[in-house]
Amino acid sequence: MITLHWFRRDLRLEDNTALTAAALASRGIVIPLFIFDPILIAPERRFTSAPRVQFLLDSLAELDRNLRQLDSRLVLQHGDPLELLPRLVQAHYVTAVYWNSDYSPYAMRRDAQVQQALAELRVQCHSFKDGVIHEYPELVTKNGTHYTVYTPYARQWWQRLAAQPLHVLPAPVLHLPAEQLPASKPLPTLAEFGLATEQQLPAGGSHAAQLLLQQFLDPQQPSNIGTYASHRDRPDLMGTSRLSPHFRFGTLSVRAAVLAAQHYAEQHGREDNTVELGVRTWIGELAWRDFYVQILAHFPHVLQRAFRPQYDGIAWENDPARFAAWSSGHTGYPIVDAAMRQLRQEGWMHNRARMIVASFLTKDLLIDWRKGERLFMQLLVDGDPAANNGGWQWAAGTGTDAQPYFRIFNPVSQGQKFDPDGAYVRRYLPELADVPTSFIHEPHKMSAQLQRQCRVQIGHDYPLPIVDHATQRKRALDMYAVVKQQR
DNA sequence: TTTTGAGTTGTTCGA
DNA sequence: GTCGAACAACTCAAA
Repeated sequence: MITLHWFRRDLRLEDNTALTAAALASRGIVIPLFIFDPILIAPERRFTSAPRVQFLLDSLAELDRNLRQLDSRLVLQHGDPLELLPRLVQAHYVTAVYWNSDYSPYAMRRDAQVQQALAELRVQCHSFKDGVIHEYPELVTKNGTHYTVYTPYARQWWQRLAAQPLHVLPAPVLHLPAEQLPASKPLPTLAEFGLATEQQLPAGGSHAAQLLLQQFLDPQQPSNIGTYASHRDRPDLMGTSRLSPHFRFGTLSVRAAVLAAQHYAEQHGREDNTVELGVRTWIGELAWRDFYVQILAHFPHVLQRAFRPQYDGIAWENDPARFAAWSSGHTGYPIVDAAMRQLRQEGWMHNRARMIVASFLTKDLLIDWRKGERLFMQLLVDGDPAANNGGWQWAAGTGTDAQPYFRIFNPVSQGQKFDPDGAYVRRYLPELADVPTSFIHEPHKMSAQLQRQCRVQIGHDYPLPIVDHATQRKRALDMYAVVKQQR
């Protein structure tokens, strides 16, 4: 008996549900396969991203190295899985195919087709829950419908987590030697996909993920999971785990991460209540992740339209010059510009900053949230359709959260509150390095003399605000009021 | 079926 | 500077 494990968003050997099942079923006679699907990687595709492909390539290289230590190797193929898998399965007498579930609309459609094609060849497919803690239909309302509000969803998410302790699986034992595996294509470069990036990207692979997790769970670190509840909103403090790309590609198991966090709370929570809160808050972010996965799976229209249909009636202004200024980090609002430049430099942005720039694009520039969603998907190394869409629809007020329409971020006060010393701004906007902290979030208010003193001319070295927040706030309120009348 | 309570992340204004 | 209230109305989930 020979099985095949199809790697997709689970690029690791430890605690990999489907891989372990494949190995158990065949006593380790497993073909480990990854397919470059041109539909997902073609540069012209809406959500394709050079940073993510680079992270993927790093992670695949490491996965191959780790497999070779088990006398196996990764089989790489390019093409349509629907054509490739049946061919491979027949050529190598594979008896069953294993994979971990992917809940995006494209993946669910693809997997259903693959399953049908293989069933015609009398080959069984086995899919497993792996990338989330709880999946639909594990969490449904009393009426059996899926949740659309986070809080009741989260209540049940936690209850179920408490009722069913998590377990992690060791890396499987593999017994199909490398030389007996199907032929493999060499690992491609980014350029071979017609992509390029100059970003200083986070390192891919499960080893890098382990290092990040260790750091985040190190009590000696000034910002770690124990301080997460208060530090997570501070882009200047690096108070988050930065594990998002690893959850995106499965180079870290969510179960292992939650277990490690719970263990930390047991070790260090007794003497310090804030630790307990930090751990709970951090694990709660993974509940949000599950929530949005579930929303996208059952309301796939959110990728095209507002979750709430009445918000499709908003007449966005979509001024191209304003979009360009936002996109390149030249709006004249330092916290917004610092965040957008962080995104362009690092392929990553702090979560608080994501909310600020999203609020600014939609409520201050009156630009369609989908334009921001798309840019994020192109530049973010952690870009995930479910979480990214959920975040943008939340910021635009079109999503699952029935948030008050008047909840509009003030980019100056957000900066003062969450980057109080201006350290985040100065890190990404060197032209403002010498601006006094009292002016760092509104440098245009400095006198000409003060500007000379701190060697920056606002309007020349750094832009004046491209819009007036108070004015735009009122216009946004009007814009959303139109939605109310249409109801 | 009806009722009730509640809803991630905020801002502004006036006392 | 600090604090509390106002900013609306609606939908969801559960009792």
